[in-house]
Amino acid sequence: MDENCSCTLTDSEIERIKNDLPGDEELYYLAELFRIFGDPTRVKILYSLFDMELCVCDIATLCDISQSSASHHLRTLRANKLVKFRRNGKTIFYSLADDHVRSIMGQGMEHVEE
Amino acid sequence: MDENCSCTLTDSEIERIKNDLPGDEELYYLAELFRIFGDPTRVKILYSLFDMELCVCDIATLCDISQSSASHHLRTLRANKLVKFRRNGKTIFYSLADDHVRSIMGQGMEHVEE
DNA sequence: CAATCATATGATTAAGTGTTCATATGTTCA
DNA sequence: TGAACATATGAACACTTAATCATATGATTG
Repeated sequence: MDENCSCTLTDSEIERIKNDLPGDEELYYLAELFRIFGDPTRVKILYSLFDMELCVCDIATLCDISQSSASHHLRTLRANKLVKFRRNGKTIFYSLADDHVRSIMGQGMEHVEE
Repeated sequence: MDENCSCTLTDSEIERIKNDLPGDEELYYLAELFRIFGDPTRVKILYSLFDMELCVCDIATLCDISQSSASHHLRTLRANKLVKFRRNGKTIFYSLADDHVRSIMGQGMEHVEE
């Protein structure tokens, strides 16, 4: 049982499938993307931004979190290009980066709602 | 700055938007779903199952992980209904639970590939 | 039934993560 | 320029989590 079972696939089949898998780096980035979505506070933030831009303070109020917590999470979301922002005086407005974000949220919600 | 900033939204607007957000329980489950995808080993397992069923041993070999690690992850994936399984004698074959899983993986990959 | 194969589980440990508190940065306005 | 506001950042701590090792379960075969 140590390395190869005798269940089904031959070594050459294993090798072929292995080559078809996305590379480790690609998988790493994909996992990282999903990890960002994998926190209740962050998905809440993302939902609050679903169809409007909001300043940090309003996001914090809407999501029942501290300003600091909101800012930390927004930093994470920004670093992973899930949100973008623009400055207007003292205020910084955040919004979803693109429609992929909405799609991913939607697909996830569909799966959860079953 | 403690609770309400004077940026943009009024209290009543805040209240209205807040009511439109998904409930905390829903957000929790959604985040949990994404958290499962948020591990490189697990996405690799999911990709190995993208278009075929595989036994635990082959999954472990394909993903360069131990049998124990594979089993633990498959347990997690199973608990969250991302994979299903069937027994055939000693062997247990795993496969993706449904097309939502493929969709989510696909959407994520699109976002990563930009 | 005993041995073997395939998989599952429990405990332990090291690494990662979110929140909080305190403080810093940057902008506006008087 | 100084005060007030909006946001960002750093450090500390509690909590979670993935990998590993050892062992258990469950099924087949002789």
